[in-house]
Amino acid sequence: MTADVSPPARPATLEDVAAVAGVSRATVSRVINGATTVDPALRRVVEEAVATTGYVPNRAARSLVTRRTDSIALVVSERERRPVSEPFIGRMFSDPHFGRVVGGLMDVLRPAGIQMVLMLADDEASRNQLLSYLRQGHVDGVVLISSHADDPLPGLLHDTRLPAVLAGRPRKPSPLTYVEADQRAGAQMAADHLAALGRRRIGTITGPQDMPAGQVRLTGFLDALEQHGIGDVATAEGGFTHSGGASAMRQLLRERPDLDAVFVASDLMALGALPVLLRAGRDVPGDVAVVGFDDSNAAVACDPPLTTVRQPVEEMASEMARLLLKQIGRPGLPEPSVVFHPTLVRRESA
Amino acid sequence: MTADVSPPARPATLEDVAAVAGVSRATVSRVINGATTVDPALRRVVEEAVATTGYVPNRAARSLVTRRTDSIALVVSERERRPVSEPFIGRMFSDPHFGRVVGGLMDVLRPAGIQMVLMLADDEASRNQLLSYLRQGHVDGVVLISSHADDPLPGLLHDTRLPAVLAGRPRKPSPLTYVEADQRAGAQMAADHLAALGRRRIGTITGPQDMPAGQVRLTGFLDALEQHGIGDVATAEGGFTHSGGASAMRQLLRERPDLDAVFVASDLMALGALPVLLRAGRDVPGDVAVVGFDDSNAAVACDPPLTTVRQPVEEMASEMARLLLKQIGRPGLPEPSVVFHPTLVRRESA
DNA sequence: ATGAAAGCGCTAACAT
DNA sequence: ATGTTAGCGCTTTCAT
Repeated sequence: MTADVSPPARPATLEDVAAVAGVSRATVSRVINGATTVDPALRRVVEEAVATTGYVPNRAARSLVTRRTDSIALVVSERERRPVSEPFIGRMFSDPHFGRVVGGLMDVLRPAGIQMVLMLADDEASRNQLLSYLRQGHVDGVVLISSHADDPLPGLLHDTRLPAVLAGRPRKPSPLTYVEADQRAGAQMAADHLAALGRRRIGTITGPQDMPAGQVRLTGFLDALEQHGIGDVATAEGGFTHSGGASAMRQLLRERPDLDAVFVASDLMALGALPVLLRAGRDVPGDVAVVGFDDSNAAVACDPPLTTVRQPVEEMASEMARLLLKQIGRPGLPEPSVVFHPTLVRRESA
Repeated sequence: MTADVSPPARPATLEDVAAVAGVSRATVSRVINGATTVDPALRRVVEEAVATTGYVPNRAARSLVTRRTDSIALVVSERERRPVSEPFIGRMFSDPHFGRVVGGLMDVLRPAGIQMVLMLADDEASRNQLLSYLRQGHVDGVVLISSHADDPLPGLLHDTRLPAVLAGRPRKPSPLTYVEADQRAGAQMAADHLAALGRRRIGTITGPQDMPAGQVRLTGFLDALEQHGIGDVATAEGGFTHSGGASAMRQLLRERPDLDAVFVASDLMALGALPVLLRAGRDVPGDVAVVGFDDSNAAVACDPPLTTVRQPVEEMASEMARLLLKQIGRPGLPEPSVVFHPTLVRRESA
């Protein structure tokens, strides 16, 4: 494809291009950066020189002077892993949800030529390391995915004055822009649907109660059920994991064998709960109706396919990226947060 | 925590630290970089100055002169998504396997102070963009996770002369270092186990046959079975996805209703297959024995818990990071590849 | 519209 | 052991 007449031991620099094109470095720089004040003829010459030299700008040099990096950090903030013995788990990373977020971000970052640096904050030390990294301006902005409600990071992040967007509204009100789905409304949809189905002996498998999504989906569900006159709801915590969903389901079945419906606060947990139900001889949705949350692809793969509350995760992530880019474009002007509305996707499980 | 007597409009530079410490820039630089040729007394003075100024090195400036970036790229290479209409899916990203790899890499990269830049190559254009990015030396090395056998990236990567480590042996022999689990041996373990159980009417759900892992797990399994005198094996492709596993299972059941064992080439697919089996009235392992592959946490969450071929994914990823760091340390000397040996983890499904 | 020149913050000879 | 100095490759005034 490319003629390799002379193996370029040293990558071409602006200087090289300028020499080939017979212009000054400044002119080449202008062409590279799309300045309008360049003679069309010269521009063509420069462009050719760029092509023949195979020139690609050196980011470090550029960044040094522009103080921009064309990269953002994707910060995953997790609660400290309890036993040090335990190998790295990264609940977040192994959750398919994470992949959807990455995908949604990439969709807008890539066309913009912005790189994504993956960073993890899971204890005091890593948080400090992260902050000093951010403060030094190694990235232009940050997207924060936080897994726990009392995460100090949003506050600390705000102090850095760096453009930032949060996935989900932080518990402590914060001036930072966030993007979230209306969790409460979603939980309410699940409750309304179950009630409309005539189910009354209802249980729910919740997420961790130290996570906002875990809390709100539970309270939203209970409140909505109460409005339907249903009060005695069995709950079990499933930790937003697959196996947690399974054991929570077992617990629920033990406590309320007469259950006729269960709202599972994430599809991943529902994936764990469903087989438990089936193995316990319950027909779904005949005996027990099941509603999930997320509309992940697990929902379609389930047998029976899961009725679930859909969060447009990819679109939300893309929106985060867009908001971040905007903020980077005009610093100091925080973008308003945006709330997405979930929808109920009816499949076969309820 | 930190006294903000004077809001540092401009981050501290080496120069500032030097001024405070009353030494030259060079000395500060030496302290920062841990040179041994610094008077202990001066070192202390400098360290204090660093603390009071809140100095953090500017990577762009450093990188400009050292030509190192202290970052590596994690390149995810996927086959082009067929329909343009389809929203970004990123099979790789939503596969929990990906998260385990990220975790394993982080475990060694983070202590080393190396950042991880996430990059995606899923078509010609993005591949070119990626390559020019790499060629310009924006990262010190790359870890490549490739999802398809005929990926041109290993070759292209080698041309860049950049230190690189592949996840899995590439189909075309390549001088690049790779880390993999012995897929064939793993498949053989599954076959031996099933045969030892006395199962004879065997089926297998395979990964995509354009992926090395998909191919080798199939051929390894068939070959091993043949050695046990079992030849007529029903196969169905499950695409390494959850839902693919479910439909492949349905297909298998249709073709071979008398099946008494199935080897599923990934736990994720087994997760999809299991409920199909149960719903079809088969007891596992009573009627049908099931063996998975990976030993992901899905395997434990399954009901019944999955007997599966364990790949130490996290450790393998950590090893990749270590090998990459070594190569970056002494360029030109490729590290030997390493092959991990899988083990059979017996649980209840077979 | 184009060029000359000054630096961005750092490291690495080199000199002392 | 420490300081001096010359760049790394780029953008950006400021002249022209």
